[in-house]
Amino acid sequence: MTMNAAGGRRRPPTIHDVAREAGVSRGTVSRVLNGGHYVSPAAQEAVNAAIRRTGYVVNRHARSLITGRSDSIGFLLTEPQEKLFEDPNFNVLLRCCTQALAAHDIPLLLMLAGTQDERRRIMRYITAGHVDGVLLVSSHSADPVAEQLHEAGVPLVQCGKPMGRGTKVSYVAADDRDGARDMMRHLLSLGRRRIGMVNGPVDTPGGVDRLAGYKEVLTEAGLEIDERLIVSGDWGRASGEAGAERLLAQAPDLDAVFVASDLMAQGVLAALQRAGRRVPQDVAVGGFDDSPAALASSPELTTIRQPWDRISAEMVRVLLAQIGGEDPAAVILPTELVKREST
Amino acid sequence: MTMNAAGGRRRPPTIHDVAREAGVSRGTVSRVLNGGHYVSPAAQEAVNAAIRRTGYVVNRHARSLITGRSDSIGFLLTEPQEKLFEDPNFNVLLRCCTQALAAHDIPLLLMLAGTQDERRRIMRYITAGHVDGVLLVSSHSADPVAEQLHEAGVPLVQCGKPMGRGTKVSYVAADDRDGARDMMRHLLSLGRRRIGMVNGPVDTPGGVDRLAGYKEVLTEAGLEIDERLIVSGDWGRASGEAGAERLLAQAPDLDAVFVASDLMAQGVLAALQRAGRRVPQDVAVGGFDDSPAALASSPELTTIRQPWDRISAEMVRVLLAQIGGEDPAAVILPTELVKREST
DNA sequence: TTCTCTACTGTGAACGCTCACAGAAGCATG
DNA sequence: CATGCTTCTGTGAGCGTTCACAGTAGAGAA
Repeated sequence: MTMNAAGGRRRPPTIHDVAREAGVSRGTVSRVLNGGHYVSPAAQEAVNAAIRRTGYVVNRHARSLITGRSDSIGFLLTEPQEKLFEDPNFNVLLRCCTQALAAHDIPLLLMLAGTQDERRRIMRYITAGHVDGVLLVSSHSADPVAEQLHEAGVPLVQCGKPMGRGTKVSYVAADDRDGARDMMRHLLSLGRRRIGMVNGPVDTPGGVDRLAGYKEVLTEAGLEIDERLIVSGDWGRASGEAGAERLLAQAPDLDAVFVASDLMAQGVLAALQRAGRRVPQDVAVGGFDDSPAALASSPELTTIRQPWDRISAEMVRVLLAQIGGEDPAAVILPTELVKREST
Repeated sequence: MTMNAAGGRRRPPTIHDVAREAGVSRGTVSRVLNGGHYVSPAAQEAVNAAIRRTGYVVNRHARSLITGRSDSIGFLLTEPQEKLFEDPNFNVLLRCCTQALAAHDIPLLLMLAGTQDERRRIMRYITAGHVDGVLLVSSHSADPVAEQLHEAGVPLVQCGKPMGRGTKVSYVAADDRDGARDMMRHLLSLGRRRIGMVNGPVDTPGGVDRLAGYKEVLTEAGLEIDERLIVSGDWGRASGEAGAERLLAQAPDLDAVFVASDLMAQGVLAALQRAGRRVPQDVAVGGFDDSPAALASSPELTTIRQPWDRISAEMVRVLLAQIGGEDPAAVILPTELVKREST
């Protein structure tokens, strides 16, 4: 009735067809497919030729059935999706991870766990072994999902440092604290002394570490820390605007602002402009992320680049190693100061 | 040696375990799993209870091996990824499609075909039957990939109207032309008569149709079409800024601008502001998309909403229908005018 | 020659599921 | 009582792989 539904897709060749074509056995073809150990060069060649001739592609389902591996991995995103999907960082990460996995011929399954229902469904899916491992992005500091997966024995790598102490979950993160230090030293080197900070939420690792870097450099320069110079936003543009207004009210004499995300920095620029402060002449502004927003704003933002390509590559590397039996690992990658017009 | 790699993941229960637990045969369990036809209520209940007790989850690989279906679908993105990933429309679409599929318990595989190599790899993967169908996003009007997949008999739905005439590929798109008409009528109703347009590329269906709507309404209102009032960008913010500058030079007397994307509209707002024109008093600005950018700009943009949630839901519906054996279909969805501060 | 070792190859048995088929039970009809 | 029909259930086969094992051939050593 429905048939194959797809007009004329014919039955694809199996390992059996290849074996016949090459004049060898299934076993030999399988060995060639899996690294070619213990196969004579002649057989090797014959099999490869037969594969080319038949257009054979391995049936992953059959393979998975017996190996127990799925040869695919999940990219799991928990919580506020609307927000995260607007976050350019997230998009870059997703893209880079997909590409890094593609290099290993591993498909990426996108899993969004917004509601509790979705969450349950996805946890069942994962723990049933339908993916070999999970790349986890969780905004949310104290997300229990990481622990749950870890306890279920699912190989897992988290993006960003987890807040919880003592967990043995792998993670890969940029060196937020050092990035903050770089930016602060840069601002100091420009002669600025009244440096404000628009931080992210302080219940996130990013918020904690960037603030720590800020304070550390001030202290090391012999400047005192003025709490009126510090406010927090939610990483979004609007909160940056609001933060800058508060800052201007509390400390009108500021001559620089270190903003913990480029998106918030855009808001800060808008607020400063409205207040009649010139950037960078009156107030220097430094961002964080080096997202497209940094180039889109005027003046273009000096910012700290998060090495998303390296972060994703490392996440994939660590995850595959873990699937291969190695222990969880933590990787911190260096950031880079990108100087542009705003400082 | 490596074992299961994952500490203590134990062998998951199979259909056999469930059958034993429920005191029925494998066949009966399978029938319950697949719709429950020809199963007595008693058996039905016993099986469901056993599934709950054992925590059974179907092994999709085993199922796929015999059904020939993979029960997963691919989300394929061809070309300029950097650009597309910055495009909020694309992100919303990806999110909505993932959710729409999740409702059917179908995982989404993200496939990025940037380079020729990736393209070949992905085509092989798809045509080998590793996905049941493909949701295609192609910026690029004359992309051969749609035709290739269609010819290979792969169920396929494209997002946005394809340019090529005569192809029988399914697609789902917003009614660009009607959206443009709505915006133009709105601008006319405000008394504006010198209305400029910053269009997208005219070799894309969106560019063609939005321009057609623009011209149609002007003609219908008895106004003549002034080519100096029409420029094209590339959907991006920067090109909107440039476009507005050209427009101001060519037709300084304009009193409104219809911009074919919100991102470009942001640029237009910036250019107008720099030129000392007040929005909306001197010049009214209308965007297109209703992306987050529309709310982030000041003044907030009046724009045409693309119903991304409905578009993705329809794409999924049409694709699943096609996989089920139905014929390709084309769906055009209505847009909606969202009035905000910029008009 | 005979034995051992290495390099290679083929074979049957799984993996967990679905599907076709054969049957059993219940009930109405001839 | 046989016959048909419907509704339900169990059974074997097989999907395309990999894996363990058994086996072969050839080289070198005794």
